[in-house]
Amino acid sequence: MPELPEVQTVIEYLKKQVLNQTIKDVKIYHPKLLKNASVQEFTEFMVGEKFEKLGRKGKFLLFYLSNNKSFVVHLRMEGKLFAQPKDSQPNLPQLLAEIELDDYVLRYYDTRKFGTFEILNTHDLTKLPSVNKLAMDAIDDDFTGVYLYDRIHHLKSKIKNLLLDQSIVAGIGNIYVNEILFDTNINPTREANTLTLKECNAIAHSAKKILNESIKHSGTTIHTFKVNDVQAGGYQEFLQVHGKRKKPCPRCGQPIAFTKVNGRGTYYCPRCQK
DNA sequence: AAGCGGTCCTGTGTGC
DNA sequence: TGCACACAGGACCGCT
Repeated sequence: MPELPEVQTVIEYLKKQVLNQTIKDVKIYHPKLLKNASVQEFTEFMVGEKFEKLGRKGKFLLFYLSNNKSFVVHLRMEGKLFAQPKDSQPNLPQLLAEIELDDYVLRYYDTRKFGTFEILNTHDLTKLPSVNKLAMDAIDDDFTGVYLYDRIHHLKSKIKNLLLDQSIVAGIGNIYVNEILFDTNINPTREANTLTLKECNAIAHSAKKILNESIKHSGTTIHTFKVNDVQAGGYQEFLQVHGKRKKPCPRCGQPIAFTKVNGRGTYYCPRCQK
């Protein structure tokens, strides 16, 4: 669930608590969380290091540690990373990992256990395949209509699927792709080779507008997105079509349609989006 | 190469 | 009421 704005919100919040904190201890309650290390390897890698810098690429959270090490987290659908007081009670059934710091314990919760932790012995994250295969962020200046057109105009895939492909543009998930395609009047099932450069320009522009606006409002709350137990996600109020099945289209009043595109819930206005 | 379907998970919602 | 099942979806894998 968390997409670029939600991950950005989490990173901004964590910066205030974990920067310059030293890792005292690590507890892993669900070893499958670790994508490229055993529990022992992970613990030895982490303990004693300090959080020097935090960042984000696409939907990945990037933690730059001392000694040129990196720690990379992906929340997938339900992952939550909270810096909580050391004496606080964790929500045990969902607790998959704890990273004990000087003043906080960084707790990872994930009901569906889809999230991942990765470690890397350098700050050069291009060395990590999962991060290296990402394209630029959708809010980057170099995500332009010309770039998008070049990447997709020869493809037959539906435009919605391509905007969800993180190797074409990073950070867009199912909620925002529905919003972006509504905003640009483009039907989610349009084949990419029918899109004009003008439409690609509109998509790039709209993606930046919608994602930046959502970041301003601390992301979107759908189901369970929270930051430190406080409901985040003011952008929820601004969603035009996502989750609005049968509600009137904000532009023309026609009921919003719901269908599946590649298995993903897809909301759109059949009259506006051609 | 491109594109599609299955898989990982479990809490929630729906229908009989 | 209680049960069974569909659904939610990001990334990855394997097949065509």
